[in-house]
Amino acid sequence: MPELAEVKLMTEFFNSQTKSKKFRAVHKSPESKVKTDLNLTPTDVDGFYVEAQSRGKESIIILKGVKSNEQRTLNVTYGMSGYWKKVHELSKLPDHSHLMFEAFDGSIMCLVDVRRFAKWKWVTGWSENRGPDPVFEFDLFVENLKQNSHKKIFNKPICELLMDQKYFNGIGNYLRAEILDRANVNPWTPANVAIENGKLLALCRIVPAEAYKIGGGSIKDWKNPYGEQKMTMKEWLQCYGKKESTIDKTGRRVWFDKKYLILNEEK
DNA sequence: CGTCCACGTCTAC
DNA sequence: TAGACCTGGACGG
Repeated sequence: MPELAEVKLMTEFFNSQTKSKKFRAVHKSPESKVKTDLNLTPTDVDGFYVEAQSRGKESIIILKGVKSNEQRTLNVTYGMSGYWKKVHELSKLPDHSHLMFEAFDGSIMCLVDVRRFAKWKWVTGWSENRGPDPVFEFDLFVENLKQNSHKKIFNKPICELLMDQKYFNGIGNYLRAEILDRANVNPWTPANVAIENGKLLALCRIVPAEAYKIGGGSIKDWKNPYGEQKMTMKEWLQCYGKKESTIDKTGRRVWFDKKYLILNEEK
């Protein structure tokens, strides 16, 4: 579920709920199969502070010892259904909470994830197999494409490459549909040709930024920290779930305008 | 009841 | 390029 906009919103929500708060431990649910050793938090007796950042569909949470200089970084991805929720006590732990940050005041930040596709691990930096953030690192994002566009993988249709997190970190199924639709680009145009279209690249920044602005998609049970949404995601979407669709080579459904139907049949 | 579908990766023939 | 990993909501009989 969460794409660039939702991951960004979630890290902001995480920070708003944890700023200046002291944490004592991190736990996982018994059902979770993630093997990461969560005892490796800073060892301060006074606990640690936390701060989240996002880059595309990936987030990191930095844990800093309250008095020491100890620091550790946890990388968190959200799969299809992960989101953060804060509760005031253990007895209020939501169903499907799988990663829990326990504060000294008894409150808990929970990674709620019905499908359990979310993952976490200790890291020293952002994943190397993911590119720059198209919204918050736009120039690096463009540079990364230009430097790699000679590669064979750029012969693939743009609709397939748009889902490749090495080049389009944060773009998922609804964003690719909206970007291609607004760019007026045939989804089966070879990627190296399509990215010559400056409009397409500009939309890789504009479209997720808009999704962010309206408060992101409908994550079940997750409330946008910016309060009442002026527009729902359903109203905002122009293509995804509304126009034509077919299954792409990776098994995902691609949404596109009917004017590309014929060309799609020929491929 | 059953079958299909979902805003995402992973790894194994 | 299948499947595997998961739960639950929508919808059909």
